[in-house]
Amino acid sequence: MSLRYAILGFLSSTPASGYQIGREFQNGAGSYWSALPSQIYPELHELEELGWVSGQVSKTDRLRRKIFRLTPRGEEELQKWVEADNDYPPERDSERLRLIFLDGAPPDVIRRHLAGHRAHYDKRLVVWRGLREAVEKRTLRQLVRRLAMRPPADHELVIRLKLLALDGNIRRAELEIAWAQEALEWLDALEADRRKRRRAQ
Amino acid sequence: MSLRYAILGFLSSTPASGYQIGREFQNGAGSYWSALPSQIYPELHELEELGWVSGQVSKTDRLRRKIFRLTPRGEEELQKWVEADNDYPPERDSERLRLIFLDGAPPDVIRRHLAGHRAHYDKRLVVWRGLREAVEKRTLRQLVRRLAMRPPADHELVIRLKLLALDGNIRRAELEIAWAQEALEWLDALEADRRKRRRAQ
DNA sequence: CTGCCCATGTAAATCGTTACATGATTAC
DNA sequence: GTAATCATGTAACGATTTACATGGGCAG
Repeated sequence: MSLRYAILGFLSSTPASGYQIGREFQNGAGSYWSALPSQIYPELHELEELGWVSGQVSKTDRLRRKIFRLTPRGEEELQKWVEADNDYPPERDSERLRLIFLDGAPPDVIRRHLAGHRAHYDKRLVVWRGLREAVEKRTLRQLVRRLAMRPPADHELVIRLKLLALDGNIRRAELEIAWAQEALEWLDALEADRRKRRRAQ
Repeated sequence: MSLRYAILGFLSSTPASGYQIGREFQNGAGSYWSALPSQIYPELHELEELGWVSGQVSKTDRLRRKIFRLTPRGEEELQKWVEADNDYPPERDSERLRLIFLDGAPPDVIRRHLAGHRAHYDKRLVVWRGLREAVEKRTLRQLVRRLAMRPPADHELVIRLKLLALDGNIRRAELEIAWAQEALEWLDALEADRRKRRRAQ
């Protein structure tokens, strides 16, 4: 169900076409939910049938884009969902799974995995930090649009919550990087020790 | 595809029935992958058809349990998967999604969400810490069985990798708790400040 | 006029959850 | 005997990914 509300959330800052939503929901982009166009277009149609969004093909535009916007009903439903208790997803971590079963593999393979882990979160970190800066400088498009449709008294909270969420993700990424780094160092020490012992025999 | 290998991994420490696998894969249990019996039983049958596991109904047992064990082929396939590069899943975080759209909600609702976040990871933390202790004391069943089928020279690595994975999860949980805690304190300060300003007017 | 990005979709397959069914064993 | 737990499944639904299809606009 979250995709539905991720779309509503996006549209609560600005009207947009399915294509624009698709770009934002591409993995690596700034949003907290990812989905492919093949999932987004049908969902938009369902939302339209529900009357939670309304779409109209722009006439001024040569590109036959269909721009969707939240209806009052959609806004209500979004708010209801947002305030509801969260269901945390079950644990599913394929990298951890690999790691604990790598106990029969050569150290270089373990090293490759840890380095890959670090590299993955290095990339994520760059994205999150970039977004954080864009929020602080008020250059993030989504944020600017959201602020524009709200009373100035709310601006601080809007920004603070965005920063809070981003900081959480930044700290997660930093943690994973530090963890992998320490693990790599431990692995190096372990191997040095083993080489020493082999020589000592 | 990961479920398949999570099952193979489990069976690489000890033969087991679908029911036993089901208990371990219950969320909250110690494994890094969760799944329900309705997914596990069919997967075991597919694995049997592939010849990666072989199951036989125990005759000494009054309960008609079917015990599965890895075949050599299954061991090979597991090792291949374990060593392969990991595909990290796309970002999907419904709690973050809620948080950034909570900017129109009353502070108490935000507080409830942050407290819920902390509570969730408090629970996870207890589980991970418990498992860590059980690994250190060598009382964890899965671990004992895995060690039993390996040369003593490998024991340290087996244990270290388990601890490494658990420490990662413990640190994740601690991070989420600290993050939520700090956010709650910030929220308290914000509200105190607002009350003060309102009085000052 | 060719290749790239914009733009919108459908169909099939895979993965995961929810709901339902059934029977045997064990503890009270 | 009856409730809880053991044990194994099937069917339907929902969510996600992969593959495929189509056509317009724009830059070189």
